[in-house]
Amino acid sequence: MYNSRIAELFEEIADMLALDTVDRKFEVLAYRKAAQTVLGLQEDVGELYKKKGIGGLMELPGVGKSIAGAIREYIETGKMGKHEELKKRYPIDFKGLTLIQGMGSKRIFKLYKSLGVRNIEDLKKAAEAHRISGISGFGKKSEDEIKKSLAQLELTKGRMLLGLALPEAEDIVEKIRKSGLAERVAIAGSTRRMKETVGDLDILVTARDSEPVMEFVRNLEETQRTIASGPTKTTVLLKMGLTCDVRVVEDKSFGAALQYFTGNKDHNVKLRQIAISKGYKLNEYGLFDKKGRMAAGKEEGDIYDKLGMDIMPPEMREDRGEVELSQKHRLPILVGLDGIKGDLHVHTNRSDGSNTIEEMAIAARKLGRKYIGITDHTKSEYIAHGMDDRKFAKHFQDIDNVDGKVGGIRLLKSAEIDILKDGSLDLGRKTLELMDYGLASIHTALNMSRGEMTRRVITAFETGYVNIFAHPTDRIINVRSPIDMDLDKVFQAAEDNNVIMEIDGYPERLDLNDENILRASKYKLKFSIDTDSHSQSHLLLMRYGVSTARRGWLTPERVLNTMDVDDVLKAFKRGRR
DNA sequence: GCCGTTTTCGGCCCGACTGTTTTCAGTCG
Repeated sequence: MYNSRIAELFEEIADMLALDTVDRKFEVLAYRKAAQTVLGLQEDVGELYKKKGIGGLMELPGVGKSIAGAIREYIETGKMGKHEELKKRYPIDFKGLTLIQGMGSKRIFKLYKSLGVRNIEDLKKAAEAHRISGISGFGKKSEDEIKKSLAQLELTKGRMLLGLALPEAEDIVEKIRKSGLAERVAIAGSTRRMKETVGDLDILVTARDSEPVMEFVRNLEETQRTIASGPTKTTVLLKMGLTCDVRVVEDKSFGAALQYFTGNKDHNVKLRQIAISKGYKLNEYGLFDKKGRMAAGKEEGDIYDKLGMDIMPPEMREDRGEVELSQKHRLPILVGLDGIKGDLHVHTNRSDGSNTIEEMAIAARKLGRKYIGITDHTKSEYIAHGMDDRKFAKHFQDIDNVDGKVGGIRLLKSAEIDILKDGSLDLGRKTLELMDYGLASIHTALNMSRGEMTRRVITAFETGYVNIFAHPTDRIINVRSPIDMDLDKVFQAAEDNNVIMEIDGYPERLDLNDENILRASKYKLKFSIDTDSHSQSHLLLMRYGVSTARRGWLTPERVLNTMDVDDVLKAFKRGRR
């Protein structure tokens, strides 16, 4: 997959161009736009180029002659001249440093010029030595903010978004399968548990002969270098930055190894204790009795079965009570991707999405959705081309028109309504009345005090026009902490006002997260699993929302969008004042 | 650098917020 790497290079080119003494802001913008286009692409640009050549690349929005040339250059040579040239002038890790809140390319460059800061490590040293606050344009507050952000980064160090790691793991698994060198191939580890971030990839393989598999892995296109490689295990560093462990086991041990390497650790410890209590020994090769005879090992389910347990979905294996429930045969049946009938958070090019209403409808229908809610931004989100009441009136007519035209899927009229600082909504009553439902969220003034923020949210709920509270905590994984609010009070107010909590499936958000979903289970709340799509390809992100819901133990009846559209609309009506 | 039912040149990317200023630059969405 070239998309994310090329997008990264374009972003960094933009960062560096922004430093030029002459104003090149539109060039900067062009590179950022191209980065977004490439990143949001369903197909790999490498495939696109192979099939349609440079002309195919130039058909992409925001990609013209010179950017298409740069993409071609990278695909063919693995390098991008423009990027390397700029990098010579600015030997700075922009990608790493822009992860620090409040640091854009200009401030980064200033610290490079005055203190020689090139990367996160340098920045940390400079901050600890209190040298940053002395630089003009930086004060004590800046230094403190940088320190805080560095600490936050430390917490998430080395962990990559599931949304990036899983597709990479699936690509590699597919390649090993197609090679014909292996019998069974599976993803294990936290990736299989669908944890929101993963530290490395674990891939399990059974094969008659392990060395050809190992050789295949060492020579994968995705591999940057081999860290270790022996007969049963190979560790490689992938170009994308993750390490990947590939283990080869005998077929009779496949289930035991899959169980063992799926984890998590606490879950496994409990399983081994149960095994001991029943006179067994459990390890990654199998379940063995006192005489060393294998009682189970080929299939994962056999091991749980022999231990008197029901097998549970990997998403539940975190030792959060699932072991005990499983022993009592009382595991919940979790919501699944195939039970999802609609998607209630979808953007179009009327605000900051890249596809038309019709294109989104057709793409959603193709995925089997029976209904989608069109939720474009409201006017406060100026940069996202948020619309005012007048524009929404016309927009809603257009949605109805497309609804009449495109069969097989129902379109619902809504908006992603900004909850303003005082808890009021960013649209007039008349417009709100025209909607099938209201989806509301917070985008500005994120650092209000806990009390104020809680009040702001509850005030919004009490308007009677909020049916779904979208990405409730507003966190961006590895980047931005959740907003400070009293979640219990918010959940209670949601219950009182029939407000549905969203589980935003966008991999950077996954909000509510698994822990908060479990916490919300005390309340009589419903959830809506949405994609927050900004392009057709994002509609596929539903699986991350569903896996988050599964990690929060949600059953289908607690998920709004497992219902038919008529029942969904009825549920919304109950919420209205 | 991209793009065109106004154009092959001249538009495109606005406003709030913050911290640092002494009138504003930089970041963020």
